[in-house]
Amino acid sequence: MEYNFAEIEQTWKKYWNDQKVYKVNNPIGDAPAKPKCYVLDMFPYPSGAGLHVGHPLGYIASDIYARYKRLKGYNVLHPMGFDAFGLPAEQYAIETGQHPAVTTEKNIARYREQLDNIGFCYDWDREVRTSDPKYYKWTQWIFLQLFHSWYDRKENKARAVSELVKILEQEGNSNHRSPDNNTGSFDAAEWQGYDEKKKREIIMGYRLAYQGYAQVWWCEALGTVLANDEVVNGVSERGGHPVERKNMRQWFLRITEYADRLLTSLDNLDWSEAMKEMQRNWIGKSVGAEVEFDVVVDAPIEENGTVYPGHGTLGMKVFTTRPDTIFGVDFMVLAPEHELVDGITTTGQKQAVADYKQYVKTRSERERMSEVKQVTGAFTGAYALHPFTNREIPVWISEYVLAGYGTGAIMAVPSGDERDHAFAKHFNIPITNIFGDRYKGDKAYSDKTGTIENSDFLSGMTIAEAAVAAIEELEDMGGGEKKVNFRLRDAGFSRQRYWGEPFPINYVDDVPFAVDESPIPAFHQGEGGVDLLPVELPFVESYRPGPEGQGPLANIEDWVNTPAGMRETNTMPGYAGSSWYFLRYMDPHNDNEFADRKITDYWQQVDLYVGGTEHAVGHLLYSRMWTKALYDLGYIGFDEPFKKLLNQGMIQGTSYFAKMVHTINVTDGKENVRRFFVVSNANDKQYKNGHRFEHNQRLYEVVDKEEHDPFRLRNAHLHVDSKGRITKSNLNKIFELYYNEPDDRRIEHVRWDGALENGEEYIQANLEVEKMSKSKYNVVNPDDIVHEYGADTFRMYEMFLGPIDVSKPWDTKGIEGVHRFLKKLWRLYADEQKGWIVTDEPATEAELKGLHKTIKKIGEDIERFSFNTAVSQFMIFVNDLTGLNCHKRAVLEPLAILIAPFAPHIAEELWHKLGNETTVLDAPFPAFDQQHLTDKSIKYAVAVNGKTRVEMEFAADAAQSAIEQEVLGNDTIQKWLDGKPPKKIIYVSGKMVNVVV
RNA sequence: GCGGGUGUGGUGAAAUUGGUAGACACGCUAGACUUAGGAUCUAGUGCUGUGAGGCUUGGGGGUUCGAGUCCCUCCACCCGCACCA
Repeated sequence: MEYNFAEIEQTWKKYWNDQKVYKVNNPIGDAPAKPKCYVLDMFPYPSGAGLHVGHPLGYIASDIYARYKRLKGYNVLHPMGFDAFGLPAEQYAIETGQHPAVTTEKNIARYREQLDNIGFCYDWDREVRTSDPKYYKWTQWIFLQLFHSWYDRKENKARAVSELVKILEQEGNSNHRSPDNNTGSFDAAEWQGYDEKKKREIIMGYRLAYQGYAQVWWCEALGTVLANDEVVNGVSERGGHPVERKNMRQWFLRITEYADRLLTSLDNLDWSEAMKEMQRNWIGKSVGAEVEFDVVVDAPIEENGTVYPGHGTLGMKVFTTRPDTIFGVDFMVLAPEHELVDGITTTGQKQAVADYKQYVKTRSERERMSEVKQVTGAFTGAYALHPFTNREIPVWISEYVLAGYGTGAIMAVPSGDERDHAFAKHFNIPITNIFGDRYKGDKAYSDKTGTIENSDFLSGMTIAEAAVAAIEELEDMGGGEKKVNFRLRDAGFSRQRYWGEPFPINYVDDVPFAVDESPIPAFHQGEGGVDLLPVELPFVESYRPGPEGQGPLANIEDWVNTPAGMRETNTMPGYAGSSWYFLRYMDPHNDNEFADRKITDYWQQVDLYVGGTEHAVGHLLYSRMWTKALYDLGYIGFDEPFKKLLNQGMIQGTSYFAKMVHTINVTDGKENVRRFFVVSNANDKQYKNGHRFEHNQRLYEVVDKEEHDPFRLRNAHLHVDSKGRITKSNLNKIFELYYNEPDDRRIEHVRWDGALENGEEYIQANLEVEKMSKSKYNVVNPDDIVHEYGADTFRMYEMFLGPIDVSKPWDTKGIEGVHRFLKKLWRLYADEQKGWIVTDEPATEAELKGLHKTIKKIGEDIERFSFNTAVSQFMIFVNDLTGLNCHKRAVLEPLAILIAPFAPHIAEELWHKLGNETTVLDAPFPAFDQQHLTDKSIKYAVAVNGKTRVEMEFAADAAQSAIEQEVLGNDTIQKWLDGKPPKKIIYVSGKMVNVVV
């Protein structure tokens, strides 16, 4: 009876499916519920490439944890679904004409098959797909809740817009100014006087999901707007296309209102420090002051129909984190796009400023970022007045000041800030020193220690004291105030795309209305009209963008024009559906609510969330915000979605590069001429990017024109030995196999790098570790591994590779060791000749000790997510049992349960062979008994002043007193101590005693 | 530049509170059984030395009877952010 993994895995896959053993039930009625545990994976976007061996790493870890918790008696929710809306499917549709719904369906089927091969314990009855109308109905519904809400800064929570309207009716907006601060103040009477359109405009300034005009990242190539985190290094994350700023009417989520709460509640989350830090940086809280400078305008200026005051001043607000340096201000800098620039520029400087603005416009975002050190700018001719001294300060514009941060204007303190210092030096602006000796004139003193000098009433104060004093003084004279600034921007929520959730919004007279609050009486349902949802995504034939940057939906006239108004033609971004999916799993088939409150109260937060770090500032931040909003509005009872976050590392691919020294042409019989390369040693890393091999049937085929560069070898590991050598006979074999050409025809051109011991010549190829990806030809498919070794081996090996959170290259060689282990495990239960060999003999003390040590270790390891050491522990135990020739049920039955989370198929097989009827999943995790681990006697090494002298054995239960007696009484030890009593006896780790003389 | 993290054999890595460093596995070497083996089993395998022994957790210093672990300092690498005032 051999370990036939293929048969075993097939059998139990079917059994689990038929018996629905993974079905998870919500607690029914008031019956006492089992303790719950919610274990969640980040659901995948089903791409056309399928899964590679890196993807399941996190899934395996969470699966082990979920199975373990179930054995421990928990009701475990462990669902899976698909993040099915998104750009790639639409791009693919544009290229091939296949509808995204079709390709998505196909990809999901493939993913599902691959996942099923690995034996995960997902309850597929709870599967969600974000592109399913039954799902996105509730995405739209939550959007409506956000649309119908505003953030009350006094109570620090979201509230219904209807409550806001009542407040405005009663007291105007003096107590609740809108977050965008665009509307002036008005009282109750004024509010009553506004028409509906004006009222709605004002309310829009409060909504958590709102429409506004804003500079957004526009990508011409993709024909869409991108979120901040979809723009990387000045180009689109997808495709690397150039992006530019464009002013467009867009939907936004007012995530900035949650900035402080998103920041402070990070402290209570069990996430890695790196992950929290990434979110903190993204939120970017900085505390400082907003200071208003008066800018002298010396002549009336008319610009675009607006007349600016003649002899007078304009207020210009700056944000600074260093109000203590206010007496060191030597110039001001505005962002070139700042609205005041045109108004303050003097006639004489008009041309210079216009030229500079033109220059900035022509510079791509990429140039701007790569040339950070370059100092540029222009003087406006205007002067600001120092709030304390009335000193005249020149006002400049420069691209190093960003329009989007703070007020888009700064007070420059060259003696205290490096960038300001460089600017002052470059334009010869005199520098005021406010740091005494610590500023030496060559570089800014930006440390935050020491005192402020040369600064009127701040002189002699420490930096911290001066900051407080400066703000106090400014507040007294009304020239500024303490201010907290965030880097976080409101999240763009519109995409000019087809394959996403349509907005439940209709325009009437160009005013956006939620579908449930239509001004047309026949369609008015009152807020929360669930019946009107979902607004279904219509079928389209073409995915071409609509006119004027609109999405493809704008092309479908009879969809856009409805009796209830014109539909919004944008769709929601990819993160909409993924922001709340963890809630839907709890109650996936509910047609009346996104999830029943009783049920969400039971499952609560996700106890363990497993996924990659790439979602640090996207998905993870948005879903935290949605959760907080739903909590504020009373729909759920917790305000953080993911209690514990585990980031799995990447499994990288290994690629080979070799240097080409010659190419030859070969005809393949179909009249196609192909060029093949021969290789030499490749050391020049610099060429590796951009030169990749197209492959043909495992031949290294050249597509690049250039020679003598290192090239990527596709599937190289099939033909390259462990030292990176490609042998002559191997190359010959390939040529022979595929092209039926005489060997010498090809190899005569090769410059071989060396010869093996047997005289065979070889070429050296260099190995590089990089991300596993289709385009790098280094993908390993889990299906292949499962086919060759079985799912259990695959699962255990992925865990055995190393700590879960560390990136590591895939290496197929080591998998043999794990496979051997499973075979060894099998042989404890069954013999090739004798068949089933489990006996009913009682276990010996040694066997029980091993068992309980394993129970303890496995439990602890899983609890701290150290799966690699857990696998090792199994290996040790199985080796022990093999050595002890132990085939006893008393040991092997608990072992089958212990290993079930890791290798569920073989465990289930053994469990049933042991005579059990139900699934091993419902077995209780073996109880740990300390009794078996307690040693009867302990060997101690006795050391005097740390130097080991002798080993002594004592009875374990009386070790301490025995040692004292021995150490004090034993002749030998007395001799070491020169007859003196020891100063101190230190007991160390139960194995060593140290005597200090 | 700022922030986070990591440095242990030929390789992946263990070492939970400071207590025999290198568990477990890969690889390698030798052997057994074999027609054969990419099956299985046994022994060896940090470095150095014939040996007893000596040395060893990126480098240097410190605390301690005792340091991979704690403190200081330097170095290297990885990840994230980056003109954020």
